[in-house]
Amino acid sequence: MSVRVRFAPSPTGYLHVGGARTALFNWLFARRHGGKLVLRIEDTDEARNTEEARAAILDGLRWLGIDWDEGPEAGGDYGPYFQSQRKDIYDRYLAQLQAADLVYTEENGSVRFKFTRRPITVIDLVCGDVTFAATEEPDMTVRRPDGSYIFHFVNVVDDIEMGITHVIRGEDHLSNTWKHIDLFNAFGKSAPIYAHIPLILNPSGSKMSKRDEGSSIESYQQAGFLPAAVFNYLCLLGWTPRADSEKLDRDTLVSLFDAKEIHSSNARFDIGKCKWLNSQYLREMEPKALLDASRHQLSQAGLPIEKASHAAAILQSVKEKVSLLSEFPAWVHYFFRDDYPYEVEVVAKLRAKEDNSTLLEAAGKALEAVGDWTEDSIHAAIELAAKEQAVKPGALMPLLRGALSGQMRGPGVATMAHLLGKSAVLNRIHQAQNVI
RNA sequence: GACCCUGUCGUCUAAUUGGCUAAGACAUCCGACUUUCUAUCGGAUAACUGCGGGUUCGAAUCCCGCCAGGGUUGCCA
Repeated sequence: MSVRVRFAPSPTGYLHVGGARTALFNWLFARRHGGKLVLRIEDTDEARNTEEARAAILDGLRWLGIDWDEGPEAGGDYGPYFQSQRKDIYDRYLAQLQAADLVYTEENGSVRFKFTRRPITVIDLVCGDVTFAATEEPDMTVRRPDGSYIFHFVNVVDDIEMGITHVIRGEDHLSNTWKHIDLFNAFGKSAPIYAHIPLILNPSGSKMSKRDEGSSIESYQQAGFLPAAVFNYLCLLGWTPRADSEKLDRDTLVSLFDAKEIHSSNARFDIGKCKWLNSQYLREMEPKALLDASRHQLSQAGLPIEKASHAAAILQSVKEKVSLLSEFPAWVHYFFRDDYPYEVEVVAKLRAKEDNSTLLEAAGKALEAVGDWTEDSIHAAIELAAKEQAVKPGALMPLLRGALSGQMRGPGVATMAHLLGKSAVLNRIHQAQNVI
């Protein structure tokens, strides 16, 4: 029997990391076993569902590169994939239970399912077999007086109808799984195989919820994380791929994935490690891809891109120094405008010695004489100027860096000057002399 | 309260399934290098494996008890 798994979000908010990782593990499992991933929208709670939330979830999944084989926009033979459009199916299933005398209607019109009240064992790839004693809870409501159905009921019916073979979901569902199994049995079906994955905890140690800072996938997008890095990091929360490195691409992760190796203990989200992983992905990006990924960040910071190849080269020059796309503007803004500010340390550096102005003057002259404006010739000119002034290049470089960028950090000075262009460099040196 | 899951450096995890001095990554700190850096290189700190018993020649690993954290206990999903 071929594998069929599903991700079944409720469109009541944005896609959050917990949900994203659940989707991810389902995706990994489906791809690993050559099965199908079904996306099912659980929108039975009309009061809380919104169209924006639905769109945000799809966008979030797409951003991460999690594609589904059946569901909204993909279609499939088991639709509709919105629970709000499946009412007649639920009615039919309820009738089946009514015929078997397994449900009863209360005075207010709600319908309850009679629990079997026998011990029930959940077969779980992650937690092992977990047996729940015969329940003493009141019978479960499956339909509200207004005719709408409750999660437990529709979830089971859809899993049956959609031929779901494995249910991979958060561990918060484990305690209720016996109810689902009771229903599967009532319909004369055997339950799927479960894998309850550990929860992602927030920094304070409780379940990461939609209200927690940094919980929505969209926020990672905005903060300048790369989807591949977030994808990779999410895999590492609750699962350790058996590989030498922790930085692993999608195909490798798929080939390595084994649901039985998922941990059963909760994991705390470590934004720092996620950033580190991001920096690793960043530094191996080609200049063009780097620019495309950063366009939004640059325009938000008011930095105009006039020539793509030039902008790409600028980003390339500092990509190993940043870990998030959103850090780029602070590192490169002076390349895009002439009214860049001087950091206080730069002003102090420039004014530190009387003859700094003379040094800059000399550097300016030497650079002015450069014909072929390449990094090598620029570098040579600076070294020559230093030599003529009887100082080490190390005395001149920081001054030029400060003059050209207003900052104490950045790419190599020659690289910086090359990217800036000759006339801008000469102008900026003059301006710096005025500061002194 | 009851039930379920889980406890290894600050964080995420390893430990050939009972066998060397409990390993790595991130973070932190220190040093080196460089014209700079949140870069790079090198090093260091850091876990009585939650606690207490037991089994064993030997326990992170098996057993019992306790404690702690998380989850569930809806006419939310």
